[in-house]
Amino acid sequence: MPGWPESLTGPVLEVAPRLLGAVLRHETADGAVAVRLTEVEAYDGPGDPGSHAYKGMTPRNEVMFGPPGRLYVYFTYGMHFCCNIVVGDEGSASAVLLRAGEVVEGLDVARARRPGVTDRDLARGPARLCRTLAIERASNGADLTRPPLTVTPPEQPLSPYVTGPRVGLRLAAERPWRFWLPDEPTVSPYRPAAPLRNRARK
DNA sequence: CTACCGATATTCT
DNA sequence: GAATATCGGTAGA
Repeated sequence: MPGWPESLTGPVLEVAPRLLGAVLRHETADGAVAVRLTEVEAYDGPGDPGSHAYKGMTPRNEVMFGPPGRLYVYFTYGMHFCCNIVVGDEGSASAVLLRAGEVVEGLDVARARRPGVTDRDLARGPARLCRTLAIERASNGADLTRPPLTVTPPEQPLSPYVTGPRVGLRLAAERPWRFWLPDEPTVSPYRPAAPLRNRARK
């Protein structure tokens, strides 16, 4: 993907922390909104039991197997979109889930999209981040090197950062592949994987 | 703040 | 049929 930064290409465990502090910007008809990333998670290709790529390519995850610098958007729990940045070389299917951020541009537009939501919560969580940026199915596979969706890395890598377990997985949840910036109020609250629900019939 | 629970598309068994 | 990279509402401490 010409124009995609070298610093954001390579092994996902190296690239993921470099995305902290990066700005993801989306231009739409109702205005542009940009978010500074404060929390991300690494998904390391077909060898990672927690990754959507674990069981090989499907219609949903095929963008993960493509070149770096594209956006992988998926629909989950029947109602939410979440997005990842593909960072591995073509075929490696590794990507970084964007879990949370802080709105740094278009705050009025963002508020209008999320009535009743506090500023802190606008992008505090992967599905909230997508809603606030108006990212949905149409953005799947988007080239992140040109509008309407762009990523700008920080001028220099932010440190220190913190690592910990990934959120919401049962498989390989213990791997400390979540990265976030300390003392950021927008980092999402930790929620363990949903317990197996006792859904007797109804 | 924590705990529970419902909504419900896509994938996998 | 059942799980899932989640969220928002409600109830309670």
